[in-house]
Amino acid sequence: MTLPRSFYDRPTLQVARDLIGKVLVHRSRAGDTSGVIVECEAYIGEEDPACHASAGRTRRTAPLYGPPGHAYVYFNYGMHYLVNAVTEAEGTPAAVLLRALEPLDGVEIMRRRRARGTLRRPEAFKPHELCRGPGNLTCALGIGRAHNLGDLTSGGLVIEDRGLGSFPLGWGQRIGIRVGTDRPWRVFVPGHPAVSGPPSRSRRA
DNA sequence: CGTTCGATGCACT
DNA sequence: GTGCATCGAACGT
Repeated sequence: MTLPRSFYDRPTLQVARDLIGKVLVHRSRAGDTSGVIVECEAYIGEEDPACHASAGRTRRTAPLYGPPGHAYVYFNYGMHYLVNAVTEAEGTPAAVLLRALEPLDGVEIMRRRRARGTLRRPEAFKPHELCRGPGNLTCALGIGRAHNLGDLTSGGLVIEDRGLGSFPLGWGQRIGIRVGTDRPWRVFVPGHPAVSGPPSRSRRA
């Protein structure tokens, strides 16, 4: 079932925690792609220096101030789209950045998208690297500008509860930011091969 | 193993 | 003009 708007209309850290194990689905012309969310990060309010809303309400950050359950998609470093789920009541700027998925449906489509424009062949991608990292997962699912402000509770890009059960949770510092690094607002499935960041110590045999 | 660094577009001041 | 919520190739150890 698709997550209802009330799921997102809650404290952002709770939403981030509960998004682990849910499924991001994109139904596109090329076919359906989906994956289990195994890593995400909370960005909360104008007082969070890493949150885009710290710059106040601008054309870029307007989606953060909008109603919960919508997508905030933006373009970064000149080459990557990043997708967030907007949380909390309208007027309260906050969101959860989706950082990694375990691929479920459409793995071959993901391979083709990831390989496009590279020298690497599609079949060279291992499943767990297809959606590891926020820029990689949007590439694999074909998420772009057009999805900004889209409704995650209905339409082509949605988040579903497929009853996959509970996952072990780890919390830590957010990755790739230069300010607000003290807040432990990153949630992930410890040791999962699709999780981004430095390889876990426990990976050694 | 580890770290560094270039590519690349755009919103914002 | 500046600075990114990144990625992966290219180094050094």
